[in-house]
Amino acid sequence: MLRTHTCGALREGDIDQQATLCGWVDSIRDHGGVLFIDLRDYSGITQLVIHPEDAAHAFEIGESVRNEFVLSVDGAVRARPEGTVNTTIPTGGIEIGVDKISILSKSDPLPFGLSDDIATDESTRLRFRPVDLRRARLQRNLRTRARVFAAIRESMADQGFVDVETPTLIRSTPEGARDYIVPSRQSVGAWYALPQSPQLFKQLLMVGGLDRYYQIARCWRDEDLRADRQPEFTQLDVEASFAQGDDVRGWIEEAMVAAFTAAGRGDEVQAPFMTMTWQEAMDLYGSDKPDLRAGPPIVDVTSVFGRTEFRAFAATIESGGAVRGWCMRGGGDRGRSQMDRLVERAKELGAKGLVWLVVEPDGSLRSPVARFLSDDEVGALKKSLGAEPGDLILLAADEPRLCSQVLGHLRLELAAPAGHSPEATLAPLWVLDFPLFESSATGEPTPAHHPFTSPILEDLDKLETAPLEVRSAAYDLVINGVELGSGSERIHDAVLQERIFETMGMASDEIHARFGFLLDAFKYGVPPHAGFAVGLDRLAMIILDEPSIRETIAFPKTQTGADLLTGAPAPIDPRQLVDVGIAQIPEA
RNA sequence: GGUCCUGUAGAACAGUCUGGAGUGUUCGCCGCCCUGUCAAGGCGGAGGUCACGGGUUCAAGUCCCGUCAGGACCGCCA
Repeated sequence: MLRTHTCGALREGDIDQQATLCGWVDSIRDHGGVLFIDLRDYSGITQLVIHPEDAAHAFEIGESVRNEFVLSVDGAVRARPEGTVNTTIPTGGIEIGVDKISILSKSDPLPFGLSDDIATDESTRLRFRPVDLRRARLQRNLRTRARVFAAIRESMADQGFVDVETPTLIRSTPEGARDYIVPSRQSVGAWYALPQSPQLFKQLLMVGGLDRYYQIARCWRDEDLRADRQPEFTQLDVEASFAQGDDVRGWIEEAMVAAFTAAGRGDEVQAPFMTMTWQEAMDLYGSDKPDLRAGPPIVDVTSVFGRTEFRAFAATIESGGAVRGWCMRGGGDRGRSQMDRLVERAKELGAKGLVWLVVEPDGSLRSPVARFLSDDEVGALKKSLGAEPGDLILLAADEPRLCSQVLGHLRLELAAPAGHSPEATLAPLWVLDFPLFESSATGEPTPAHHPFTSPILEDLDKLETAPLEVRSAAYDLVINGVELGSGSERIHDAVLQERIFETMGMASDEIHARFGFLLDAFKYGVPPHAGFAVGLDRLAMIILDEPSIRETIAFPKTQTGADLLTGAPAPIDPRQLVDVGIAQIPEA
């Protein structure tokens, strides 16, 4: 070992020991006589002291030390003189009286400061990522992420799950996202794809009797990026035999609680998590991934206005529409121009209009439409929404689904600047019973989840007649308005699986060409099975309260998929293309 | 594929709306001074293709058009 202690290890109890420390020069304070060097590693900072009488000894190497040089230092641990103790760091009671300094490595001045409070352009940080990684923020994030992953592995193993690796060079199954593709040299003209998830392999593991499988798996999707999306990402992938959705949700809850606990946030969540159906989420929050922290749900108040004289509402209700409202606690302190902006925003979001009402201290309503509302309507409205003096009520009248979508957007936008209440910083939620299909541009129903998701069996008779009304045994885990993961009970009946493919408009020969290996496996005894996948980069982002998953990944890519550190993607040697039989099409 | 924001010294910015000499701030860097600091302090100094290309103008960091890069979002993400 090149060192006896790390830079954060020594305390008053170590005084009079000899120590050898290694680390980076964090700062130098040269007083002409006495020279101080703060030596830093991942664990902390230790102050080195060099007095004039030992300077010649310490500097026999004959060179100056600069910031970020890597040093090895020998010396005695000693107490700091009275009045010079630094109570802000754990090692602040001691210092090293330096006997010998060796420069292990020199350093140019860094491209940016390491202090977390020095904001730096992200492209500069990514270009110099090895330097950026030295910062406390990324040290904290990557170390917490590692603890979370370890806790998840331990939890899954404790629950009887077997860690099995699945291939990453696989057959392309062009459903859903665009695949990253890999040419084959040994079979020119044929291609592998990188998996978007281990979905089919984990189902085959169930046929194989593994019973409970998990894997922390890298996945790839060739789609455009976002703050919470990278082209390659990591998920906790889970599948279990003879299991149903509630079993899976219980296991995942346990792993998630273990993860939050490992990060020191275990007291903020409690299993079992809240549940709501997809239909409820869409009605109450206008979203399939509600953020429960952003205030109360949306309320349907159509019945309040059954006989209203306010014509805009009466006409909407007459034509089968709804009136829905949302109450923002304490939101009544807005000026007229802010209210006008809200109305404009609602129109941008597709509403015909927006009615705002402020509950005054005396309980009356201040609003441009107040004079059209009867006392009964005012009373019933306040009661339905639980509105108190100082609150802001927003009403939208339109198609029911649109009302909730618009109010749901406004709810999130109005809550965002206000932050969230500290006692509910983690708000996990299961959303159940997603629709099996969505309508698509081609007219064919497309799976809302994926085509291996089981329909809810009582809806099965509508599969051919009204496919969009069929619910699925699919469930999402949502935390703080972020979709953390999704799963479902799977189809384990080859006949039903073929019916689903046919509903999607696939011909029989196409089905067998793409998924024959799955249907064939299902001929040999397949257990009912269900599973889940959790986006672990997003989980780390939420646990760490970061705005982007890039802050939880050591070497992330930019929005255009570039790695600014290595320059990937980059042209390759033309001979590599010849090997795999590929010719570049000249640019137009 | 689209909308919006950003690009000025090694770093973070101000200056751009309302055109007039590369003006300025903080940090960092270099030199000197300084015997207990801890983001040390004091004095001095260096450091610029105002992202790139074109246009308007007597004059462009500033106005216009385009390109590139980074970011947020929509589409997309079974």
